[in-house]
Amino acid sequence: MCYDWVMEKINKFEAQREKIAQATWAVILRDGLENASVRNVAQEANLSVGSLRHYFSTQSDLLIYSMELIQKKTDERIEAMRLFGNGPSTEDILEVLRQFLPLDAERKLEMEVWLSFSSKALADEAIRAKCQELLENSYQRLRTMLELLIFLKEARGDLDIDVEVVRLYGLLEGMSYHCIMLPDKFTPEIINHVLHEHLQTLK
Amino acid sequence: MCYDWVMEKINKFEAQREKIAQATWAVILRDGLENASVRNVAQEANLSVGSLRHYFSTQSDLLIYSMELIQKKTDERIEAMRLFGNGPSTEDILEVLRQFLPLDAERKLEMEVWLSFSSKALADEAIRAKCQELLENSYQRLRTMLELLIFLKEARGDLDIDVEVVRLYGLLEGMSYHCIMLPDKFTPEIINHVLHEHLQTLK
DNA sequence: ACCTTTTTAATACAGTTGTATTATTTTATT
DNA sequence: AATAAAATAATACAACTGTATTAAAAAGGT
Repeated sequence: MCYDWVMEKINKFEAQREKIAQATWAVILRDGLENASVRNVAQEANLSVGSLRHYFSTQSDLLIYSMELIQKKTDERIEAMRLFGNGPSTEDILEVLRQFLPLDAERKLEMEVWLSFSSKALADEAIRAKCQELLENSYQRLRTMLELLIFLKEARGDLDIDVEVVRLYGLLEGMSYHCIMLPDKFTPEIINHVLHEHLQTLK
Repeated sequence: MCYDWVMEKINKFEAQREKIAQATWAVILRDGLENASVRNVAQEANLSVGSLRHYFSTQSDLLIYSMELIQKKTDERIEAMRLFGNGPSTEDILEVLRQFLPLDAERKLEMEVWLSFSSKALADEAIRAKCQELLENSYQRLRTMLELLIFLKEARGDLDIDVEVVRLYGLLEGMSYHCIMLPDKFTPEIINHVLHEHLQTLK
């Protein structure tokens, strides 16, 4: 009873924070990160600056949270797919790998926002630390996927996994970047196809 | 005589513009692109705002020029190597490919600045157009390098070059990004090694 | 020496920024 | 109904921003 109420309260607060973070995304995409001022974000979220301050006491808090939300959304998406329910399968692994490419509008949006944060990370210690943490997580996840591919005999057992994870992660990252920057040339279909061709070379 | 004087005049003007652009780089790296205001750049270049305005009438002009300077520096570097003097050679090709990775401080610096501009390109039409133009140029250059590798029998003739150029370019771009963001994990040595391993798989 | 051009600088303007403080409204509790 | 807490809002402050205008200094030409 009391526990449920507390959880609902927290969820309401958290839902508003998430709504504000998504308004931040919208501003970043439309006007660039440098124009994601607290006023512009507040306007986008239909709040006043004072009101927004109730949820994020500093702009830095807001940006960090907005960045973390990208990873949270990815994790939720993967979780919702119920992958690996019956043990590892090739198709599930591919599905995880595909989450690293902007193959739909949602993912593309997130990656564009992420790119903006990457840029800011170079000069902002807090953003950088968070960025690095999330990249490390992705690296581990990809390494695990590669190990599973080898386990499933979908990749050769003699591969140097240290090299291959750098190669795969680099490929995914680079193609994503190109797909964002030159969407007419590097279409989702093309980069998805190249990913599959790449995986074929691992057999 | 008169021609030499005009050229010297232009070179002097151009040299000052380049100096200002490099001050812009310095500010971007230290404080982020969003803090590369005309005042901060002017201060970095030891000029006043009015003085800076003599060389770049708008901030946008300054940023575009600063972005173009990255490519100009790369081209100059490649030019200075006198590659392909005696026709194509494998080592020369590798040298060009290595220019796509942050293997030294200069290149790393340029790529960090480039990352900042990429981010800004998402919301700024002028920057985006210039970004896309430069990326297209790089794509073509890489495609040419791949074709030369095939010609030199350093890559199989049956490769699908459309796939391989996307793969190679993606790999180079992605590893560069990782080297910038996680320099302790993705060291220049590692990414250089992975590039070579990748090229081995093309044989 | 004087005049012109180039380079550098100072100042102003209107607008924006993150943060702080105070106020008001809404919701929840007693 | 009264009180307290939560949510929203308005206002202020000091500093910063790109651009415009005017001024001054330095360099070049006659």
